[in-house]
Amino acid sequence: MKQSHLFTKTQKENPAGEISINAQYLIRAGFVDKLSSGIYTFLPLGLRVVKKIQDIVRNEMDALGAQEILMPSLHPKENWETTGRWDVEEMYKIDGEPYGLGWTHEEIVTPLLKKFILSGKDLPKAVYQIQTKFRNEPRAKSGLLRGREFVMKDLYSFHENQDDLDDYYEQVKEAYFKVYNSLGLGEITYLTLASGGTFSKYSHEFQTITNAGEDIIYICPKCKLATNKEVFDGKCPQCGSTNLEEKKAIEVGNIFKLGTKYTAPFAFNGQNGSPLVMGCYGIGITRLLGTVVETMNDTKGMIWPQSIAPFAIHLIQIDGGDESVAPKGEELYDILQKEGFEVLYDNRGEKTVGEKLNDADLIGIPLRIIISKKTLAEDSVELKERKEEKSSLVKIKELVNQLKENAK
RNA sequence: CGGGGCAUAGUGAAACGGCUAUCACGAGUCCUUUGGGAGGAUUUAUUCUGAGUUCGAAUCUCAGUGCCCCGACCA
Repeated sequence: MKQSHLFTKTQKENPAGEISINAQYLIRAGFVDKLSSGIYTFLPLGLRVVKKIQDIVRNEMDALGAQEILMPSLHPKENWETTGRWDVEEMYKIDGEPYGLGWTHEEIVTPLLKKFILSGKDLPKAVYQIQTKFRNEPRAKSGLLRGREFVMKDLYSFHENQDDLDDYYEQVKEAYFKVYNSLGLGEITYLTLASGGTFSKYSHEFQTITNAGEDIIYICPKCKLATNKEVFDGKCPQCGSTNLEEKKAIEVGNIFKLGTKYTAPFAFNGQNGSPLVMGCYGIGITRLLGTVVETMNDTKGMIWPQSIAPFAIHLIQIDGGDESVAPKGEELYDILQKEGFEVLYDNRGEKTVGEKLNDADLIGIPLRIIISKKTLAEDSVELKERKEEKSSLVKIKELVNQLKENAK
């Protein structure tokens, strides 16, 4: 994409009052626009990142044998009265209408699967969706980290017995870590014991260490297991160690063994007449995006990991008043695109060098390539990784090969 | 939902109760520039909404709304 074509602009100043880094950088760089507290528009650059995170999550869910569906956001009152959750404060309701906006989907997915799962042969089954959730948060905050409308992946599994659920639950746990590893968050994300399980004592959260987080967790350096403050009793529940590290963290995933909590009220029963056993598993897609920004940045801007960067390469043309540079830049842009690289091409002629380079640092694409009068004098371009200080010159004819080599 | 702070151009800020609401950035037009936010000319506002006090309100008062932060809450 040519940067001159991009309708968004960067801003030099931080938005007034925003403290959180993800809100500051994402707004300044034109990844998102804030409509209201906790309500954001995803702009072209931001949407590209959202889609990439979705794809990573989608691949892992498919690998679990889960099938993707898309459930509605408008939920009939009736479904929620069945489980007694119509009057919870999370639910936005449509004034005067028997509908609410979905903040989770047990009340929809349970009767849905009941329609189709007619015998034990159909079990186990798991479905998931990536969809917009609405939650009436008493206090939306911290940019994308806590919103009123946000994109979430929610997976639901149905089993004939507890053992089967237990098995699947472990598989999901692993899949989740694959997701965090893909985003470069694996090292700072901990499986965390938390409250909320209906059948078991704990649910599991996935908590990423960051000061922007809202939770306090206690990490056992030995077990690599963490415990949320809400259920913490002074020692590691696994090994009993009391030598634990207290950290602030943000919840980037949560998995639950729901048991029969929702299958029972909907009378979703197995062959033996008793309710099926159910699990649910969530990942906040847009929260994950905010978390990556919070954990990967410097004073100049964001630093995207390759896997979810809006573009792989930021090609910048600096013509220094020389009219021969721009055509060479165009040419290189075309070549790189044909070779399959995702390129953002800064072809803006009217910008100063400082503006272009500062914009590039702010936007945070992992690889920067500069083509200028200076580099062309050497038949070269300048390569610089966003996270590195130093740059290097590479001959233009060797560029594509070297990029392909680096990609391996 | 409790506490605190704030609300002026697209963004960030300034303006004692008193002149045509000022400046920077951005954006538009023209010209000069080009390796870390360059320079000149010119354009860019219903001061959040409503009521009140006053000869006169961006400024004071009341109410509402919204935003940020702390806390509570949080599948």
